[in-house]
Amino acid sequence: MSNKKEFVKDITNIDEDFAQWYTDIVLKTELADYTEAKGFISIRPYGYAIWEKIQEYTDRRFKEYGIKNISMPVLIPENLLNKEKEHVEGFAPEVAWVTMGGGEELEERMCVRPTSETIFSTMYSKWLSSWRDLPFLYNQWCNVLRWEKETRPFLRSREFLWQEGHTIHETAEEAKKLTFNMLEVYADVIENLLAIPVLKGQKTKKEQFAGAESTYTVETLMHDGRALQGGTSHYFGQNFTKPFDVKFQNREGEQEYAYQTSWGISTRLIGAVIMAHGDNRGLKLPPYVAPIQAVIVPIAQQKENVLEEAEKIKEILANRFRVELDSRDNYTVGYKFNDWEMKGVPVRIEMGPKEIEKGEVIVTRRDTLEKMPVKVEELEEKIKELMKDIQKSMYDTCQKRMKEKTTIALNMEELAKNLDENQGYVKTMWCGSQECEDKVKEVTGAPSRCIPFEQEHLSDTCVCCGKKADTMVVWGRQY
RNA sequence: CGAGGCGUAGCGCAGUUGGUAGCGCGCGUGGUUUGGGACCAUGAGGUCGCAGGUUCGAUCCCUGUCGCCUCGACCA
Repeated sequence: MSNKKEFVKDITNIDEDFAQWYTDIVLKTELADYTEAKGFISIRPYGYAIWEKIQEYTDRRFKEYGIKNISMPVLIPENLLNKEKEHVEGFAPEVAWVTMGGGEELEERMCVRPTSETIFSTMYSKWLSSWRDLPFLYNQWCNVLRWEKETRPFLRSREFLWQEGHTIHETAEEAKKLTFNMLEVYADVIENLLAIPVLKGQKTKKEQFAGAESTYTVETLMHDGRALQGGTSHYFGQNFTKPFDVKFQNREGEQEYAYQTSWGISTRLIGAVIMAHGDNRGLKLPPYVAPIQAVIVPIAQQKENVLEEAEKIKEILANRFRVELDSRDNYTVGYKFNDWEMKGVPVRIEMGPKEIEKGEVIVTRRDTLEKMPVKVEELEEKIKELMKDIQKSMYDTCQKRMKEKTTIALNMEELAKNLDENQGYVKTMWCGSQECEDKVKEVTGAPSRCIPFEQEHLSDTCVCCGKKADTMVVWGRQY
């Protein structure tokens, strides 16, 4: 039986059943696992390490804008949630309630936070008195709960980790500016750290955050052509500051309600990395976010001084890269190659007696599987170059796919056809009415992704009703 | 929440026309191996999803229940 070419066992083919492939990868690469608590996952060290990289990078960017971290309670009293009408309508159906405490029924039940606009607003109300106090630029890294009916690891689980930034400002202009700044931070994180190109735009009224004045989004496209919302940034105007009485004495001495924003990215981005880059060998992690950037696999490690030399190579690289030496003696070399490829480590370094003799190592990149001998003294420089190369090449691959999977439709037939055949994004003109938006969703199953900032004039009429239209909107099936 | 399917070892599955269970992978130990998923030997691991009922006896038959998966409506 020749299975030499069958490198991947136990992983479903990516193009035959993408959903099953995804689950296989998450479990087998030990990113996460299901728990006894239904709908809740445990993010395992390898997955958590990716989240830490995202946190590190994002948090640094936030701080460049003067944003400070803070912690708010995990429970929110019911009356707070009820203060903003649209907000409660949007979130009430999926919150979990705490009704008992210390063995006694609570006088007022509390929900486990699904998001924290309300509790932030009450505190801002308490802390704000003068225009001189503004702005408040706060963020918290925390977990939230949303009682989802159908769950999938990272993409939709009842609990997820995220950051939620909440700011208030003296003027609408300043708040809007911050909303856009944060959207740019998200675009930067996703494009430059995760190597996934984004489509930037505004959500339609129908798709925007419950209680927001406007919602902006960075949209990403997965291997199978389905869209995934990467991060959102909301401008609230005074929608929350009025009911929560967040006001200040302005420069003219009058009382004025503050202008508010909120914005978030979540562990869902880990799902995006998996689904945007993965292939039939498993995960493919962009070097900048990979917990392990290079793995050293010694060959014939029981012989001579192989392990010793491998340790030296590790020493050379350890200062600059996240590097690991796989000295497990109960697995063969072939097993290790496949294992690390499945785990998506960007670069593998092989070395055995032959290489040691020649003073070199064999370097293999995960994205192209290209193998190359490298002199030990040139290794550090070569790895540095490869990190950059692989990162860029992975981004380019995704961008190419996004271009290929973005089409234009002038009428409903084309729209439905493009979505069925190609998935991806379909650009159309739109009259702006929710009736048409609902109709498209009903007929094609695709919600609007966003109204892109970069507008094009495709035609004069709405894709749905045929009336005059001057807005271009992008549609796509989503995760 | 509507439709279909499945629950037997960590995973994938057999099986008992009713007499309390086995295979493969994985795992432990010892050894031989190691240049693309090694081999031999020897072990550990299951109240057969849960609760009732029928029966001398239920993993198997009946009823209920819970959980999981797939497909449709809602969602970061």
